[in-house]
Amino acid sequence: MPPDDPNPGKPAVVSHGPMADELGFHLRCAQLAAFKHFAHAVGAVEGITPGLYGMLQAIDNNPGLSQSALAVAMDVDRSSIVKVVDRLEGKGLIVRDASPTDRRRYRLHMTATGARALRRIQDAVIRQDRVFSARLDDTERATLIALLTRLYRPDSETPTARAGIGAES
Amino acid sequence: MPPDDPNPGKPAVVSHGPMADELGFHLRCAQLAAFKHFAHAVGAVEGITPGLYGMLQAIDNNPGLSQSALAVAMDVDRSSIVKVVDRLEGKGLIVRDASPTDRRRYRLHMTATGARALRRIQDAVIRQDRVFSARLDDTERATLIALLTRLYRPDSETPTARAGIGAES
DNA sequence: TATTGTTATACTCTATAACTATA
DNA sequence: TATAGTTATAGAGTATAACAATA
Repeated sequence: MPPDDPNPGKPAVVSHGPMADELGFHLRCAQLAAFKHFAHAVGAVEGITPGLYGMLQAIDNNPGLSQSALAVAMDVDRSSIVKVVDRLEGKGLIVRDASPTDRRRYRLHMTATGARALRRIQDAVIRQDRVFSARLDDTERATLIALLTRLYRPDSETPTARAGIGAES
Repeated sequence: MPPDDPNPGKPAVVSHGPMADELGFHLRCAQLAAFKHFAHAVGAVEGITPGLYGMLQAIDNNPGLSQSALAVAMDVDRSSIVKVVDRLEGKGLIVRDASPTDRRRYRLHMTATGARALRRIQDAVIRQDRVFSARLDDTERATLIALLTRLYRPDSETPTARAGIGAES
């Protein structure tokens, strides 16, 4: 993380020119701010990143999924998953469970410790997320989420109510 | 970049659970999608990333700024700037100009080549950005930018973009 | 003393390619 | 042949710590 603003008084120098009208620019700025807020409010306490948190949620909500499926879900290559799973397993949060039907495959599951940790982390994340978006009222926040969703999920059917669905195994 | 969706027909497996209500999650997804779109539409042609593009814009819009000022603007450490400036200078896009008043300092400037390249890249970026946000009409797009800006710039006085105003300058 | 640019080093994230053991 | 997991390797990107030159 870069140091806190070293010169709060001085002119902020930078004009952004035409980027002020580019959605991608604002998206990047907002995401960077969100990441930092997460790191400060959750990561510093729980030693976790948004990416790792997302993986835990994916495993928790889709128990037994394979590493390849997790890779697809996280939108990264299979090979990139290995070390992450190693780490989560090393922390005792998840386990690789050999599939009885396909001996090439592992089924990923939360451990009891992992499930407990995730609930704790999740509470922190949700609180942090509310603080981060405190400048928006509930309507604005919902609007923002809806607009963002349409950007990255063109087939989006207004997804708010998806929470709570298990892994439909 | 990960490979294209390997199983278009099969169920997408993953339920996101409580993350569906976390703004940070949607922010991350949207930003990732924007980054990929940029890489595909601009990066593949111009060999540039959103970060490098942002640096070029910062230098172009604030000619003569120091590397430290650029680091503050990009919100990274001074030391992280060095190699990037090396690369941009190596490509002939910018120059390190020794400051006559402070011999520790370089003033960063675009070269003629760099200025030309930036204009070309900028056109591509703006076009790409419009394609990426094509699912939103002008009002929605402006609303989205306004909401995002309020997230990362708490002092923001609702910049240009207001509901109903297109992106015209 | 503080600042500017720099180097050395390390860590994270991610990709590609090749390997293995299965299927 | 194709798939699941793995390893080796490489390249961004970024941080910290220390250093020289300069202020």
